[in-house]
Amino acid sequence: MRTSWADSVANSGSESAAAAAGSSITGGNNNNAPRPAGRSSYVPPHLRNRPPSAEPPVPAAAAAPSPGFAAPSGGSRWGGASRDLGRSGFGGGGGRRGGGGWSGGRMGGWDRGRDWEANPFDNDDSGEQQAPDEQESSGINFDAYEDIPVETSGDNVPPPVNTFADIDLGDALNENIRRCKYVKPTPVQRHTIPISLGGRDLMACAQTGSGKTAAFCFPIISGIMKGQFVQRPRGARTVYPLALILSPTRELSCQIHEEARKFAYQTGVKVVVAYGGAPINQQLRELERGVDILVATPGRLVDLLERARVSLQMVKYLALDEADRMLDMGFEPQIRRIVEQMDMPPRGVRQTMLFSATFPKEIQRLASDFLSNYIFLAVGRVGSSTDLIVQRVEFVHESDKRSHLMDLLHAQRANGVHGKQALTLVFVETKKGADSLEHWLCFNGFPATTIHGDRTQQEREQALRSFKSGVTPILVATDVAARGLDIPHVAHVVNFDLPNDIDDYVHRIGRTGRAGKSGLATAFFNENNSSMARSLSELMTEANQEVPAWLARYAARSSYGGGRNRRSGGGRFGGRDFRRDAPFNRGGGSDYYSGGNSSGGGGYANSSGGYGGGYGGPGVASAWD
DNA sequence: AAAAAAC
Repeated sequence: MRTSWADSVANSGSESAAAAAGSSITGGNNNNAPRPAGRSSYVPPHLRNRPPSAEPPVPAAAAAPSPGFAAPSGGSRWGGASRDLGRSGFGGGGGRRGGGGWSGGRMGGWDRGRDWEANPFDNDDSGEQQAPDEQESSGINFDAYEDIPVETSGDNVPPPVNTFADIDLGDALNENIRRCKYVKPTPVQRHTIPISLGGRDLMACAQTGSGKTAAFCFPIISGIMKGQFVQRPRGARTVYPLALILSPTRELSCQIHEEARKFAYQTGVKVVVAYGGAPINQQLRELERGVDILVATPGRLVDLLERARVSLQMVKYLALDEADRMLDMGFEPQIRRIVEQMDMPPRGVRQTMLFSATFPKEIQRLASDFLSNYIFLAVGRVGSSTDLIVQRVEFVHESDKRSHLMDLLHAQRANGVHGKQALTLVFVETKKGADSLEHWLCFNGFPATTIHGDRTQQEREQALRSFKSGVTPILVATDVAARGLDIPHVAHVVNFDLPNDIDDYVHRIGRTGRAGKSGLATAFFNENNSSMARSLSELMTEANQEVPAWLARYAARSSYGGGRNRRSGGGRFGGRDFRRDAPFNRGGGSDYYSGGNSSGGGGYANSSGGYGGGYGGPGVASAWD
């Protein structure tokens, strides 16, 4: 049985330490070089979380100046074509930057001491041990991932892999995968990793919480480790990341950074995050220490680019998380500027990967500007077939919303484990509305806090921490928290105010039922939301949810609303490849179908999984148009 | 119309 959410939260980090303590080395087949005796993933407790040495690491060229040395081997972690040589410490050391070198410990203890890499798996200070529960420990319920439908289209789609061992990601990365307790790849990882390792561009529809971050981080990290990059230029204080990961909110960028750091631990690949609302100087210092993968929000990145503290000239990998949001009206100009009007290599030269749970066709069209002969991948929603998220819609007049919410919270408190309030995320429309509801809840004895764009970054991060830890188990949020945030153990998402776009609804309810666990989503609907009736009832029907008769009546007499798109795709998927809609309608110059081996007129190459199962049937065709 | 994102 599961322990209570609060206990799980409190202990979620403790197993990592045990994992890190294990010294067994999993079978890597890509490296025959003997491991130095000193190499061990174990870090004694008294050394854990030791702050990095005050002395900055020796920058690459300073460590081994090689004027004019621009041989391809310069920047490779492997020191050139021969990995064995590289691992043994030979191979044109000119490219090595600070950050611990190739695989951490290569140089023995003294090197580690100079630039000690904090163990990201060791952020648990409770010291308590949790009863081992394998399902719980990785945070992912793998059983829920069986039989998820997957659809791919594009030229020459590489076949999916079934295990991490099927792919040569390298010893260090494999070790981190083990520490993360990822026993096997999730569907999005099974498909994405070979595509990405194959150097292909990708547009992927997959719910966050389905292992998306790892799906794009693993190939990037592996590629940087194995890649042979020319010596990066060393302009005054300008840094040249090899990979750029953009996301629409600061908190999401932080989250991606934290995850990526785990995956990159002791690989020598340096991950840095930059976002607004936080002091820039600290971020600048981090950047100066060297950066391979830069995770950023657009505004701060533009600032850094204008200050010439960052150059995108060497970017080999570009990943946009929540890509449909990044390309909507508010963000598109900024993203275009970063991707097309700075010094980033053009599409086809860099490798571009776009991810989101939803991908409206208009946005796909915009996005295709950034991609070259890409593969489209749609992974069915986790829970779509097993109904892990129970969706309810209740008719609540505007004036009754607060008391109705209170009723829900009261009922929930009564059911709470150990008398604790289960985590409840309440979405409202406006920032003012968020503040006012938070005050009202607190006034009425419900421990609540709020997150929205009018709060300081400190307040936002504090609110998130306090919610995650259960100190304030009610979080009132605007759409800033709608996307991507991985908050374990959210039992209930309440759409106090429904959004105006069905895709936003999809992202919001996706904050519960994470990683294959179950969840509840309640929406307050009234006459103000009539434009949502149709798309909402369709979505619920597709997800095998009970649609109240009154909502069906609303839907029947209302026109299509729910935002820019009727639905961005079929029920099981967050979207469908827009190239398949009118494949012969587009003008020349398109690189969508570069001829050759595309297996059908539409470039449709591969499809697998449960079309017959559960639901859909005759209704599918219409939903797919 | 609102939200997000730089100083």
